[in-house]
Amino acid sequence: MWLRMTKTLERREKLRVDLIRAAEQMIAERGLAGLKTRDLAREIGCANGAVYNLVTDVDELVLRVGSRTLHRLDEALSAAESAGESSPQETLVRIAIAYCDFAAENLELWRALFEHRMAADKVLPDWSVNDQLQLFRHIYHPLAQLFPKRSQEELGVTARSLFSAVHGMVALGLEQRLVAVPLPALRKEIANLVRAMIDGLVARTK
Amino acid sequence: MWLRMTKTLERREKLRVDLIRAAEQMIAERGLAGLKTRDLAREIGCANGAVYNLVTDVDELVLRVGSRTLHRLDEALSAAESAGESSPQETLVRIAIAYCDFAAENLELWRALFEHRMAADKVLPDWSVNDQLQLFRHIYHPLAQLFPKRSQEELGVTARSLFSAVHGMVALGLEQRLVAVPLPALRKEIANLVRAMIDGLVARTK
DNA sequence: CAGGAAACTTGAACAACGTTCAATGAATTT
DNA sequence: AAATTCATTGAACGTTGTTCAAGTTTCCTG
Repeated sequence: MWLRMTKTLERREKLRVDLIRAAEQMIAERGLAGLKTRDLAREIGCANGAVYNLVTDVDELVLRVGSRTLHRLDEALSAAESAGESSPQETLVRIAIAYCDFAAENLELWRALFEHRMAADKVLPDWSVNDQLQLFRHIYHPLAQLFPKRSQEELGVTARSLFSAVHGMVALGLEQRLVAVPLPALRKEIANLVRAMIDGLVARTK
Repeated sequence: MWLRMTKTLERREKLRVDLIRAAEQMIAERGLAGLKTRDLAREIGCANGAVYNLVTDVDELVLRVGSRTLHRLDEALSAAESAGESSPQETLVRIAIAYCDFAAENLELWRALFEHRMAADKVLPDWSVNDQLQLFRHIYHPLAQLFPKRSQEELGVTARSLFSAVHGMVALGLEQRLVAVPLPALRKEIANLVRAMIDGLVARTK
């Protein structure tokens, strides 16, 4: 009896995957605000209301796309972490540049990660929270090499600060609103400031 | 003939001011997404459609509120710039902390500055762009003292980078989504990283 | 001051949105 | 083959921002 239901279940699962893919593409092309359930339904070939059989909310849909984005970002940072020379300083610089490049190449999807706000009463699902926390681990390892005396919590705080600082530079740097900063200049500035931050942190803890 | 029109003009002007004030309060209380024209109209005592006699768009309304927020932020940063001892390093730290405090105390209004996205085809009015560029000047002066050899453009770039880095720490630090960072800890981390950045930048240019 | 012209205000109406749900249709069991 | 259970549909609802013909008020002129 249970095995016989696979027909509809498979169909549903395929549709759900299609839906998330379509949503991803739509956000990439038209931004988070350009995501419309009716267009999605037309895209994957189902009724408007059917979207809510695959996903409870647009919120959930955005979070699912966000999860995919975060995983791709994670891969990009992983690659930057292992590639090249292994001095902790330069590893951190590579990671920062990789973050910048990823944001530039996936602008709307990356923006959606931060632009999206859910209703205050709804809570983030666990899988989404975990996705986000994984990001800091890339910074954590090189930092641990640089500051062997620091505790786990201290390193976590520093990792978060460094990540946030780079994030800020990327976020405001890629903003078209003000003067558009050319990407190469932005990369250079990021590398510069990351090196300065690390130098400063190292000198400061001696 | 022109002087006779003051009756309606005054009324309009008063209404416009009321509208912006009401919008400001509404954003502060309910966030940018909680801003509704019908509620605004009820608040200031006019018809729903009348909002569009005072302002062409909600976009313009948000920008006008943003302008007010930016001016208050400017004052807060000015106060931090002049108060206390005058070593450039500590001045920059004070400015960063002031930025953090302002964001925390004006959370939704400050968020609205960055969350708001206009349709891609519409262009930012000049007054809005100018408002934003003014912010960097607070950082510019202490930086110029620290790096007397640098050109105006170089200083501008560095000022922007520093501002962006602090902005990132504040933005991610005040995000409730992930682990909520207690404000005192955030302030401490910001002060720490700003000092490190400056130390690093100074050491790096020698 | 009268009365027509000009300008302003109004709220009903429109289009677009996310979301719901009775009704239709398909799949599974008996 | 009939009955029952479940999935899908698209029309309908409640909210949005925005528009605009109609109604009011204000203004200028004779």
